[in-house]
Amino acid sequence: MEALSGRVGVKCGRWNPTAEQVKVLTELFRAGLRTPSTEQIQRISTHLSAFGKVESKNVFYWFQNHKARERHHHKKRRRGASSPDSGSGSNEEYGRAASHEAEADLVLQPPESKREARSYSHHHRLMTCYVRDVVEHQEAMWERPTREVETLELFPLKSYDLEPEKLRYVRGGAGEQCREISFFDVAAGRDPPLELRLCSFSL
Amino acid sequence: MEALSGRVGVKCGRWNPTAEQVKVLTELFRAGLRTPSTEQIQRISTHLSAFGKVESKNVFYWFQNHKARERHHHKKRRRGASSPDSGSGSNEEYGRAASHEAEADLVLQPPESKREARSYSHHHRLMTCYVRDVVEHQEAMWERPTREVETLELFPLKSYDLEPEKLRYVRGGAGEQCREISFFDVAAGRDPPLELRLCSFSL
DNA sequence: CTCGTATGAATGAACG
DNA sequence: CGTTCATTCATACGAG
Repeated sequence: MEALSGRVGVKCGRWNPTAEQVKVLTELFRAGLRTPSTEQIQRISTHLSAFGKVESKNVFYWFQNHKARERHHHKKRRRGASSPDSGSGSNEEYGRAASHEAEADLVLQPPESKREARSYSHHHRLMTCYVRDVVEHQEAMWERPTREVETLELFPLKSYDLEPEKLRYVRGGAGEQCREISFFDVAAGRDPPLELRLCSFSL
Repeated sequence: MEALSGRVGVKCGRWNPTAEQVKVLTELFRAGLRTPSTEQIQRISTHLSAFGKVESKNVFYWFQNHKARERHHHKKRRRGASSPDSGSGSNEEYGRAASHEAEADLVLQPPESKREARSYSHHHRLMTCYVRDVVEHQEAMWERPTREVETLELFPLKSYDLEPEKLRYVRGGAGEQCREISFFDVAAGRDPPLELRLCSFSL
């Protein structure tokens, strides 16, 4: 059904990323960026600000949510226990097929004169500068797509310090928490029963 | 909207503090309590239990998180101010700010026994008094011993050296909308050596 | 208008 | 302690 939600509600109550912003973020995510540092967040938000209002925290949350959601949606295989979940499937793989309309042109499109006539002006330049800046300052996460403003080829993504082994999910908790545990009774005498390590981070 | 009753689901999976509990915790935090000792945590949780299920670890984590987040958030000096923008509210740095009510009614309200009908009983009255006292006295309460626990051990805590300069939320409730970039800026943090002591409590 | 779904925002719980 | 994970709450939007 819903493919992507363009930024329509232009309301300011909550950040509503524009298609361009989402696109950039998605690209970065695909490139392997999972937990941007403060500086990266800053740069990214600065970059995205060319497409509309954005705050650093928005970028932060975006990555947090995206990562969490991807994983959450991905874990659904539980020992072929049938589970005829009466109901419709409604299980969309979130991690693979991009959830959104693949890539579209990143051609800056004028702010659909909805009712919010923002002044989009020299974004192209800004973006370019931004990218270059990032490349210079950071460990070059992506190449310098100095012209992605027109077509934006997927960020080639160079080989940077991407740690495939960064995930860890250690927790044996199985619900059951309505108890009267006192302070660190559990925390202290807890022994990691299992340690699932998800590796294999291909991109 | 909500206006009150922060918690809703009330499932058992995770502690969902009630408005009253949050209120108390916030007060304590504002009073300068940052890293409660084990006993303090114990006392606090005991008191909070009157408002709903709470474990010591919850209190512990609450302070941990609150402190960490409070610190993490720091108004970053703007630079350039090129985003005039608009706003429309909703922008306080994270932390939990404007989303909540300003004050909860002091009237203890039994947590609509969802299915977690704990023993809420005689505590109600006591806590009601306690809350009112806290609210009325505001932080003055923790300023000095003022008075011992003769009334009803509402929350008689003694403070020794309460740094007059505690914290100053930056999320001013005033304007400040759609600022600019301002994410978590690890600012400097301090460690006001305070020692709030909660003495006596019979509940 | 109500409901379901997508997702931004918040924060409890832990990990290292 | 700072940072990250996981869960929950709130909101926007399109369908019915």
